[in-house]
Amino acid sequence: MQKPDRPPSPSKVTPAPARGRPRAFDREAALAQATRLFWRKGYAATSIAELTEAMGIGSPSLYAAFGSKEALYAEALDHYGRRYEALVWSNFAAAGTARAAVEALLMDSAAALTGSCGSGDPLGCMVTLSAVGSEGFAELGERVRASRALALKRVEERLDRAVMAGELAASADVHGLARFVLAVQGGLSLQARDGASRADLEAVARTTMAGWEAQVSALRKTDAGCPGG
Amino acid sequence: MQKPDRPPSPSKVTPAPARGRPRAFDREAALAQATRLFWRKGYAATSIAELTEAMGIGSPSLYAAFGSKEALYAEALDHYGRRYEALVWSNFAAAGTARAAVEALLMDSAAALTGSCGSGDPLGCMVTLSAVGSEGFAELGERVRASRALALKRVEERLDRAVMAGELAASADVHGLARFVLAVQGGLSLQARDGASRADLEAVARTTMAGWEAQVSALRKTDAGCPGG
DNA sequence: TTCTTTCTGTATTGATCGATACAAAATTCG
DNA sequence: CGAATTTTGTATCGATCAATACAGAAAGAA
Repeated sequence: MQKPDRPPSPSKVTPAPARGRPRAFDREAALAQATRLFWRKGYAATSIAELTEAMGIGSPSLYAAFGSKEALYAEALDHYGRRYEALVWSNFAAAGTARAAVEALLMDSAAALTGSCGSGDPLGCMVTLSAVGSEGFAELGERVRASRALALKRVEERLDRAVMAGELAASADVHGLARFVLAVQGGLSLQARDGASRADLEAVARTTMAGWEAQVSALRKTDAGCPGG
Repeated sequence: MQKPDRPPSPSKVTPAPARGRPRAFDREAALAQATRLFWRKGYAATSIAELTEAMGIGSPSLYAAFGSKEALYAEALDHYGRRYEALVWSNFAAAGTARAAVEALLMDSAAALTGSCGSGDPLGCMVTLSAVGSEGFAELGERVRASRALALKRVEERLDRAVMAGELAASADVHGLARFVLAVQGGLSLQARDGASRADLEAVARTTMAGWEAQVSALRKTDAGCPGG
């Protein structure tokens, strides 16, 4: 049943050298423009007409190269990860302590999410702020949820290592602490989208880290009680 | 030029006693349904057809009662505030200390945002998660931004009072601390929408408060330095 | 050159979008 | 009762939605 037809496969990165009329646009550049538009407006609110205009191509070229609006969004998510993920996670990964890693994550997020790295990219994180799952597109929604879950897992694993290294108390609530760190980082995206400055978000990061030592010792389950009145 | 015509004013709460055929549906109940739908799917991804079905009315009734999709969303935001705001802010307002106020805000948020108050409401905060401003509707976007700014102002004012009362050091970064608290709360909405449980979010709240004492003393500007290596 | 393949631009497709026209139905006023 | 007023249900409106048909254009292969 294997026929040599393959119209349903959009030519991703042009694996075959060439054949027929060559593509007249830069696929990667067009994808970058589509990513920015999806990032800024969200999936449902972005129309094919807006995409084709931003990408500088006609709709048949869009569908030939990317397949569908949903497939284009999926590739935009991939592109976003390739292009921007390191801005926020490379120093985290390289840090020698969990404290330094978390601080780097938040400080680098403060810079990246406010577009302080130069170009006029949209504000906030495309993945964090994506509501595509709530908009009725389950498959894409599962993708962004998986990305967000991965971020949580990264922090959890780093904190687990810190516990094993003795940096954090074994009684520390690693899950709660990881969720806390990502809650702050998510909040940075929300505030960045509302126009908060890099300095605003760095103040949040500093405030977060100022309480870090309290996490080092332990986290008693509930009432530690503050004896002051 | 004042003619006694008034077709462009949708009958909000039926100020005049009655005249003509009476409305066959409960305006408030229909608004509640519309609110839930907007809350769950967002503005752009919610169609008039979905709204009329959820509200149990025809589209002419919707337009006669609410004016337009944008006006309905604006009323939905008002309804949301009336119906749900107190769940998160009443204990905050009643607390005797800034610490207790923030703790109440976060703990009550953990409960409310996960739908732990009973009904099958959508997860997360409608205002926090609204992207209507990014979707190209500037007027509605300004509304939700104003609501979010109001939340920030509430926390800032409470912390200012705490500084005046001597609960927080005068050197404390009140703006940064307020942004930090709202960043955590915003992160709770994001995690709630991804399915985090009330216990998950309460762990975040506890972790946040565990570091609170570090905020009480002061916030040195930058490097306090962790001497460990 | 001629054939095959692939892309581009124009013009559309059926479906759905937000919003209404219209007449019958339901009420108050005179 | 009949006149005036307002809502309801049906049946749309033009615009836009995501997605394509089609023919001409541009390349390699024969």
